[in-house]
Amino acid sequence: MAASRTDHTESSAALSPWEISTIELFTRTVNLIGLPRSVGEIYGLLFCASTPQTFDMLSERLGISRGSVSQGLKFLRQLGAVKVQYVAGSRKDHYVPELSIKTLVQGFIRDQFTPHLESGVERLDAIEALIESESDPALRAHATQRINTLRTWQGRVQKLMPIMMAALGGINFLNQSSESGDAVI
Amino acid sequence: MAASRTDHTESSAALSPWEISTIELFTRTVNLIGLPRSVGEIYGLLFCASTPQTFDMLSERLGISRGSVSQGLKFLRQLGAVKVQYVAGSRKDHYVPELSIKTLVQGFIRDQFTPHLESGVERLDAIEALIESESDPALRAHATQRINTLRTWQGRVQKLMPIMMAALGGINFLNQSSESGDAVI
DNA sequence: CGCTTTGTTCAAAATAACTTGAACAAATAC
DNA sequence: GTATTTGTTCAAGTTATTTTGAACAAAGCG
Repeated sequence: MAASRTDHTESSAALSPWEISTIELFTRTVNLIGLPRSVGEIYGLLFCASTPQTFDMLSERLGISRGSVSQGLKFLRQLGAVKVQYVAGSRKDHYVPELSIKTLVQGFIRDQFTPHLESGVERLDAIEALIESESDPALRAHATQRINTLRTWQGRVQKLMPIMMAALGGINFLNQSSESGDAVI
Repeated sequence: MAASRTDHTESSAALSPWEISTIELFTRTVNLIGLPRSVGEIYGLLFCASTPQTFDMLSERLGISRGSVSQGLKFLRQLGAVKVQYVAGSRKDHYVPELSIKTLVQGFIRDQFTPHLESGVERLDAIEALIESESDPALRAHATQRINTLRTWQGRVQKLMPIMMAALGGINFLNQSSESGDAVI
């Protein structure tokens, strides 16, 4: 529904069919990973655009509020998914998408996952302390066992991160390399 | 807030402090990956429990409705995150948690990600068809380039899955192996 | 300075997601 | 068969998230 309503504000170039479909692909994807639709719309439009887009263009072409655009861009900038490109003769910020999937995933993991993983360590310590007050030795042993399982999981997931990054970065452990489309690492 | 209200229905063993904290850890985690709190509560309680738990126990000890328990267990069973264990002398189903993180992640990816990845291929084909109707050759070239980027991403992510599985399964590419807690692969 | 452009914030409105509980089905016991 | 136990379904209610838009800063311009 990116460009569903007939544009009131003329001056905003309408989205072409392939752009609409591509943006929808992005909205589905970001929804899958728990991000708001507007974030997918914004990144999707920038991804499709052949020129840097301004704040106003995003709001008008997507038909979403300036508030949503501001928040969405803030989030995407933080992630490193969009970059500001200064354009001669314009005071406005112009945005371009980051096209390296490695960078995108890295930013997402850094901002959305790593903090939780790290706080998880503390939480496990806290739980282990609570287990001490269990009086029944058998139950206490069982609880300790479970917490150890969680620690193992925690370590596994942490080790996974660099492996994922390496795999996304084009270092192929197992297969032939492949590049196509934009020359992007 | 798993056991916040004072139990009306006595007969349901109250949750101990470490169980409450552990369940909260699970609710946070499942929330992070876009699953409902109740799913985290149910899996969390099963994870803590030293004996198989019934439908009723889950509803009563967690203080959530039978509807939520039914839906949550359905989801967890589908994923392979819980298993039914038949217990002598009881008609009720008894549930136990899957403790292998590899199995858990594998089920999650299979059910939640792979379908989207697969439909993505078709969607990209559909978008490529739409691009044909773009009249401007330069724009058409740009659009094609972008779709190729998406195909590259798609391939990268698909290749990532088996690598992740291998890494979680204890096959260590880079490091020494490590096992602790419950003996679980 | 005062005016305009550009972008942010945040409370309220709109939307989406989850939970509840009562009605329903299925299976066993009697 | 009928009653009881066990579990599912789904519409309605609740809660959580997202979007909006108007009020507010910040910075360049004249």
